Amino acid sequence: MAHCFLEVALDTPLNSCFDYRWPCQPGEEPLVGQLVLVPFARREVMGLIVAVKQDTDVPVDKLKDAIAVRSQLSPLPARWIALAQFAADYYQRPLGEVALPGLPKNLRAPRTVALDRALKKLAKDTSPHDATPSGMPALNPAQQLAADSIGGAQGFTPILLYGVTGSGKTEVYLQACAQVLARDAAAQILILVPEINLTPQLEGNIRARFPGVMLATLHSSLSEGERSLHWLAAHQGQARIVLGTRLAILSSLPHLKLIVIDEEHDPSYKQQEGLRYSARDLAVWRAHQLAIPIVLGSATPSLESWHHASSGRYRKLELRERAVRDAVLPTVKLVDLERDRPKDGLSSALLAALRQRLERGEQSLLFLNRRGYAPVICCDACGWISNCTRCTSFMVLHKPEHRLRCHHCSLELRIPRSCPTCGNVDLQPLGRGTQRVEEGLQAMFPEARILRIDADSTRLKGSAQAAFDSVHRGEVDILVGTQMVAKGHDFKKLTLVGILNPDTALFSQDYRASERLFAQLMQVAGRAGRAGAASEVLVQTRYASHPLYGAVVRHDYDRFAGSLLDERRQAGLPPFMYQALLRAEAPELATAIAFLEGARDCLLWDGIMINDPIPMTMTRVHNTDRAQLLVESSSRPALQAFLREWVDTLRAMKSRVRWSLEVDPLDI
DNA sequence: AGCACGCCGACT
DNA sequence: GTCGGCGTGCTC
Repeated sequence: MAHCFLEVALDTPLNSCFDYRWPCQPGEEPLVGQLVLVPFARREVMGLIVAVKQDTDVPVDKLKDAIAVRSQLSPLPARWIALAQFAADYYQRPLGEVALPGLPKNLRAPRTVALDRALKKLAKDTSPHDATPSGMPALNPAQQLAADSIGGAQGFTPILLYGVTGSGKTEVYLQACAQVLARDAAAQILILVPEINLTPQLEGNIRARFPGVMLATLHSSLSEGERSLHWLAAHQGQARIVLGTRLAILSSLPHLKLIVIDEEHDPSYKQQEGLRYSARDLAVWRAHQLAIPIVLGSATPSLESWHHASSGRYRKLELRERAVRDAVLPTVKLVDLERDRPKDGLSSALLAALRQRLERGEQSLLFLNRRGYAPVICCDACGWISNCTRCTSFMVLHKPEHRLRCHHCSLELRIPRSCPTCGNVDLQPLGRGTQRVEEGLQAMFPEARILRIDADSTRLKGSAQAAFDSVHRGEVDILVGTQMVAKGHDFKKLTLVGILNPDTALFSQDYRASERLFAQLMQVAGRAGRAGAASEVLVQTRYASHPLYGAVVRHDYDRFAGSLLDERRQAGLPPFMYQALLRAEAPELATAIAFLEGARDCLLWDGIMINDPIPMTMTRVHNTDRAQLLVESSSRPALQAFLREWVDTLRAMKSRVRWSLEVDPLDI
């Protein structure tokens, strides 16, 4: 029997592909892009064929036979493999670690029953293929211009759609989609949103608009069956619109013709563990690769995108007015907490505004980015505070659950009856989280229907959606929530937004904190008054004269972004500098630092600046100490070349210290 | 990363 | 006498 050799990428940290023997006649070889089951060490794993060849350098005694090629599945396109390869090179990981984990588990399983079932189901699909949209609302001139500009764009066209909250960006996306779908009977469109919570609302809009078009959703809370079905529908070109969170950027879309990134500034587009990719950046690369338009939409664009738009690399489209007739942006007022002393965290101005809304039957939203009852409890007698025993952090008081909980290692304790060091029974909660605000509100407004939405109240699957639905139905008077409530939702009866404790971010070590705070405030403020009623936003602060709040009051993103960019330019920070972060963790801090010092000194490179190792702000998490080393360069190619060499050197050091590299880190 | 082998402590 | 702790070695 004749045979060939398959070069296979596997999901392993080892930085190479593996060759396997495969019995076959010439002309009947497997195809690049097909999945193949292979023996690997003492197990069987699924790999991706990246080359088929007639010979190999691997010694015969090491070679093994591949077990099975998944021939029922059409090969992943060369363009898709090139995308995975780019991401692998850029983020300094092996190809297999990028290409394989994103595939549905059913495709990677040794048994093919689930895969065959999904393929059969899709083959039977006879849904109408009619891209005619239904019920197209009229656009205002700015929206129309934007939709036509996106829908008519040819070739690689990155577009920043800069539109104030409520300006109707979604409608622009939908009508641009309609144009693309109408023009090309096979065209596929990828729409990314930052959070799963936002998919149902947009999914409903898309289905209503394009009743004859198959829509596939891709996000982490799908069941395995759904995931493989949707993934395959995209891969086989049947799904014309794919709506998903960041992981959808790595889906296979053979006829992709337009990419939309909604709320492109949102930090959740950056994966924060494993392969730390930026879905937004990969999307731009993918659009470039395919020579198609990509829309980055936001009311508060990332400074990176804003910079590109200002320098002409991206085309900028603006929506300066709210789309709904007579709807205007909410009036933003600062409540100076030095003058208006708060009661239970709420100033008299905010209380009065809440009372007014209750009387008028309108909804209010209180935003506080801190879940739990109080961030810490302490003993007045001896000064003991509820530190986590495993982390450099506090145990947060969760009163309804009668627990102290560490938000970093999820350690849980019962609330101590008395101080563990001095026995004092009077332990005091310090500070305020959403639970405590909810409790205070309920006491002050006993007749009001108050709902809290945060990670704790929405732990059960589907409960977040149920909570949002009940707000939409008008069953809630006052909504208290964390950033979960800040994004995207279109609450029709909401006319008051209160922002409770934003000041902490003003003086953060992280240079991106002010950019993020501004975006968050604009976004949550934008929940108010979307249906046309006059609305206001009250920001409670001790620093009422801070320029950031001035910009929020004036809804002045342009100038604020301009001044941040000037600062970044002068300080030599992104987007004028490219960065990578080497992290190390060990039981003892000194071990991690020593490793990083070795890394700092092991390779010198022109145009690369390596800083000294420093402990991370939150040094200890789950009993391991963490430290990091920042590498900078004004040239992205130079940084890339250096990192490649550096990672090889670090791997060769075979240190027992756990380390990882992050390219373009968001948090430093 | 898995996963197995291997060599030392407390238990049916 | 074994169950099981995690050190280290290998994966075409």
